[in-house]
Amino acid sequence: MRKALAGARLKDVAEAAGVSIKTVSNVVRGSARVAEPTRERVLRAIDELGYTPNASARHLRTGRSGIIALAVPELVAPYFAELATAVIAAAKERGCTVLIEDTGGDADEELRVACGLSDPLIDGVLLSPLRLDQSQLAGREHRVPLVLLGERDYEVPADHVLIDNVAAAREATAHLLSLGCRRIAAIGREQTPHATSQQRLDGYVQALKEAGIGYEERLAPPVPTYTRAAGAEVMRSLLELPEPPDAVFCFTDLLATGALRAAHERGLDIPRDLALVGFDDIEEAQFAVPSLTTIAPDKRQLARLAVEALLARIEGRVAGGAEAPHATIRAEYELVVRESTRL
Amino acid sequence: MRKALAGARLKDVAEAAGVSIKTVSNVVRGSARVAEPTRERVLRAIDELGYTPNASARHLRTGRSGIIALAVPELVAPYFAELATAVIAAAKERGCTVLIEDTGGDADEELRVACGLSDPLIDGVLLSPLRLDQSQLAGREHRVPLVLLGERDYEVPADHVLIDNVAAAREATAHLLSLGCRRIAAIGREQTPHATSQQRLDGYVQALKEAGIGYEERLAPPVPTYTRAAGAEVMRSLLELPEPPDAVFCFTDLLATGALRAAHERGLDIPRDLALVGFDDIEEAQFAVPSLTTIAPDKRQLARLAVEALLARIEGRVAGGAEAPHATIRAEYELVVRESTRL
DNA sequence: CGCGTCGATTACAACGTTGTAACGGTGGAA
DNA sequence: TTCCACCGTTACAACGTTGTAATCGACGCG
Repeated sequence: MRKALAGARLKDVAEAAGVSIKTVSNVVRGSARVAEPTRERVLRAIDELGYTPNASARHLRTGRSGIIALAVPELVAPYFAELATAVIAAAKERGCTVLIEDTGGDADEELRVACGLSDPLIDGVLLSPLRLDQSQLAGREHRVPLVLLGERDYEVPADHVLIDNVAAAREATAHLLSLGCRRIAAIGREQTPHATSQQRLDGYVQALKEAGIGYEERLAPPVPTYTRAAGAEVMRSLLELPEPPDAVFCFTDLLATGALRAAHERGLDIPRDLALVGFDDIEEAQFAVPSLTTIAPDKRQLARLAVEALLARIEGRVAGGAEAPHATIRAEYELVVRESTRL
Repeated sequence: MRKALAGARLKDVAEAAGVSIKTVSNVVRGSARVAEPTRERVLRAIDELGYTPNASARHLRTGRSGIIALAVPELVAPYFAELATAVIAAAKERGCTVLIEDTGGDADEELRVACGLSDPLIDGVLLSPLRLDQSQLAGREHRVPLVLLGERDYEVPADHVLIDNVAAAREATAHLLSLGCRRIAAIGREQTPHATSQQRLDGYVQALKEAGIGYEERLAPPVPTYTRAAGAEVMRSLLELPEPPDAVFCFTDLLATGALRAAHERGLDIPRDLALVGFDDIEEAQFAVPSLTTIAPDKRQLARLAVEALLARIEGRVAGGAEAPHATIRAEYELVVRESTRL
C-alpha cells in the first residue's frame, strides 16, 4: 500500500551507507558519538535519498510532535489574525509548527481545547480564552501543557502571558481626558463580563475617578459581541442620549471601527465632535478614516513570551518542575496617538 | 517517561471492557461487525476512560493522519483569514484538522509547502499560491496530494478551485461604467504579474473595450504589494495625474481601503467625486466609510470544494485514479453594491 | 449426531523511530 | 602476552494503531 514515493526511511539510508539503522538515527539526531568517516557516509546517503524523518514515528516513540495548538476565539478578528501570525513566526523560530483552532468564543470548545483537543498529537496548547472561566479550567484534566494568552480572572492553574489591561485602559481614558473631554463613553462592557471586558472597564473607571468624574452606567452600555456591527449599534444608541458623549473609549479597534462608521452616518466630525480611542492596534487602525488612536500591545513580544513559556512547560524546563507555581508574564504596550484624537 | 496522564489507549479500553484490543479498534472505526452488546460495553469504556485515538500511531499504521495543511500568503490579510476560517470549518465537517502555514508570499516557501512541507505527517496540502509559478511546481516531487485554491497561470499539475476572476473583474468594471464613469483607474497591476493580478487586469481591460474605451497604462499603475499602504500610495499618485480618474477598480478590498484613505485625505467625496469598487468582500468592506462595493467570492463554497477535492485525491476517489487529469473547479461570486458606488 | 458454515473475536505482525543494553574491536598498561 | 577500558556500533524492544489470517463458538442442515 505504502509507496516508495513517500520517502526514504532510516532503513534505506542505513543500507545505502552500509551501517545499522541506529547509527543513522544517531547521526540525524546527534544523540551519540559517531566516527567522522561513518558520519560522512551516512550524511551522503541521507542527501542522495532525500531522507526526512517521519514525524509520526518520532512522535510515537518520543511523545513529542513539535506541534503546538493555538486557539483563538475568532480568527477573522484582525487582532487574532495578527496575533496568530506572530505566534506562528515565534514558533518557527523555535522549530515548532502551529495548529490553529477557532473556538468561536464558545466555552465548551475552549475547554475542549484546554484539555488538549481530542488528540494527543499536540505537545501543548496556547489558549486565548474568551468565555472560559477559572472554575471550569480548574477541573480540567491536565493532559497537555497549557499557557493562556490574554486576560484572566482570579487564579487559573496555568501560566499567563498578557499586558496590563487595567493600566492600558486607564492610560487610554486619561488621554481623552487630557484633550479636555469630560463626557467619555465606553464601548465594550459586557452583560456578563469576562476578564478583558472587566479589566478595561476598571481602567476606564479608575481614570475617570482620578479626574474627579463619576462612572455613569448609561455611558457604558453593554455590547452583545466584539464586532464592528455591535460597535456601530452601541454608538448609535449613545448618540441618541439626551447628553451624548464627547469622547469614546472602545475596548477593541473592531468596536471602534464600527463606532466610527456610526458616527460618520450621523455626520459627526471626528475628532472635533467626538474623540475616539481604540484598543489592539490592528493594521486597519492606521488606515481607518480617520486613523485611530489606540493601545498597541506588543504582539511579537506576547507571542514570543507565550511560545517560550509553553516550550518551557513542555520540556519540563520550568524551575520547580511540572508543579511549579503558575507564572504571570507581562508584555509591553503603548498608546499610539493618531487622527481620531488629534485636535 | 510517558505518563499515564497522557490518556487512555486502545489497550486500556480493551481491558476495561473485557475484550481484545482489535475489537475496540473495530468499534472505533466501524471497520468490522461487532455484536451489539459488545459494542455497547466498549463504547461505555471509551466514554469512561475518555479515550481518543492517537493520530501519530494511526498515521504510522495507515499513512493517514487526518491533518491537512492550508498555506496562505498572509494570514493577516483579512481575505485569507476569512478563507482560512471557512476552510477550517469545511475540514471539520469532514473530520479533518487544519494546519495553517503562512508563506509570506515567498516562492521558495510556497514550493516547500507544495512538496508537503518538511513533514510527512500531512495528508495533503491546500495552497493559495501567490508567486509560485507553474514551472517550479511542475518539477516538484509529488509527495502529497495538492489542491490549489485561487488563480493559476497556464497548466499546473494539480486541481484548482477558483472563481472566474476575469468575468468578475469585467463585471466590477462594467458596474462602474454603468454609473457613467468613463475614466476608470485600476489599482492592483503588478510589475511582474502573477495570475490574480493578470486575470483581474484582463477583465478590466475587456470591460473597457466593450464600452469602446481604450486601456491606458497610466490609469493602472503598478503596485508593489497588496496592502492598504500600497493602495493609498497608488491612489495618491492617480489623483495627481493631469486628468485624474472618476472611478477606481481595486483588485482587492485591502487596496481599496487604502485608496479610500488616500481619497479622504484629499477631501474627495466618495462616490460623487470618485466611485470605488473592491474585490474579496472582506468584513471590513461593510464597515468602511463609505461602505465598499465589491466582488464577493463565495468563500464557504470555495473552502468546501477545495477540501472535498483534496480529500478525493487523498482517498484516491478521483475518477481515473491518481493520474486523472487535473480538474478546474469553479465557485460562485457576486457583485455587492454598497455606498462607494451608490450615487 | 456430526459436519460445515458463518459470524464474532482474537493473536500477530508491521508502520518508522529511538532508548537501553549488549557487543566487538582497538589500544594501553601491567 | 594478557587483561581492562573505552569507543563506536549494533540488536532488540517498545510507542499505539490496524490489516490479515487464524481461532472460537454456535447454529443449521444433512
